[in-house]
Amino acid sequence: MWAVGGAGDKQYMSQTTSQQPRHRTEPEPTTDDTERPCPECNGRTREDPKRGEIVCEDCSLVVSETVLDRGPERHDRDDDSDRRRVGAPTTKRFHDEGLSTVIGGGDCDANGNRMSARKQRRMRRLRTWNTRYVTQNARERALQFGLSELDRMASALELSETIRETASVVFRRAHSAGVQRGRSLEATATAALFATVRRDGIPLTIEDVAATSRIDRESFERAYRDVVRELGLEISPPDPADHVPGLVSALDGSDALCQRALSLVDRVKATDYHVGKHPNGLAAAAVYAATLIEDEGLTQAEIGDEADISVVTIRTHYTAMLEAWREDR
DNA sequence: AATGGTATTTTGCCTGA
DNA sequence: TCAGGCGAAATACCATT
Repeated sequence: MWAVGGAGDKQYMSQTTSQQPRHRTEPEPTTDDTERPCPECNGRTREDPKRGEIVCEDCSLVVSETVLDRGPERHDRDDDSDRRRVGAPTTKRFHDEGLSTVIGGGDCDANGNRMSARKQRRMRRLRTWNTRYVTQNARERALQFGLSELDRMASALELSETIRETASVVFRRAHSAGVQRGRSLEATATAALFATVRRDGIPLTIEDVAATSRIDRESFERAYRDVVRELGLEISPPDPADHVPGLVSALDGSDALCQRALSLVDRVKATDYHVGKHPNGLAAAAVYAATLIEDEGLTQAEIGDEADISVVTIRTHYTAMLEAWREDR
């Protein structure tokens, strides 16, 4: 499958990029800008270090407002007294912001002397292991980040420990299958969580989960589809019955009411009436039909409010429930 | 006040270019 | 990826009990 080849690609990529030079050997002199003549009067320009501007000496035109030297500071100084800020500029392009150690290539030592064959072999081995360590670390960090994100969302949604465990496994599998390539880890983590939630029949909607995630809905749904497809998860469509117990308890309904509503949902499901309908709406309709049968006196509006469903929806569905009930007797 | 009926609008999903 | 078609749901309004 392409995902496996993809994972190989990634490793290859990391190896090649890490061999690119991470810092400039020759810092660009910052005096370049100051020696450019003024575009207005062609006069001499001068750098004002206090204000961080380049101004024209003749007409005082501010030629450039930002003088940012991103090169290593030490090269600009005559003395080497202050080395605190020496280092390559950081970048977000690499997982470690470009701060990891890279063992350079070549057969010479730091002084430019040729190394012995024995030493060259040792250096090659070191390079290999260093690369392995760095890439391995990157994977681990990504995983850790995703897992902590997963945990945060699970807490916000008050999900059980078992769900979190399962979601973590799903996330790890998705991650190693390469599903996350090209998208954010949050998306994969959210997708893994939602897939687990769905599979266990927990009545949470995409909105519920998306609300706790930092990512937008579109990439969430995309990631979700890919996770399900890549991992071959078998996810049954949302079941109205899953929504019933929570709804009944939120309305302070009796056990009998809950049982009645569940059996109504069951009957209706047998006729495929529920296909393509809001599971929540059907659950609400079932509860309403159940109150009529059990005489519990809940109104359409009460149930609708609690289920986040309009009364019209309840009306359109509950007759089907009652019919199923009549046939049952 | 709760419910039922209905016309209209909104919304979400699917499909084909 | 986008427009457009389509069914479902919401919204609005009125009638009935």
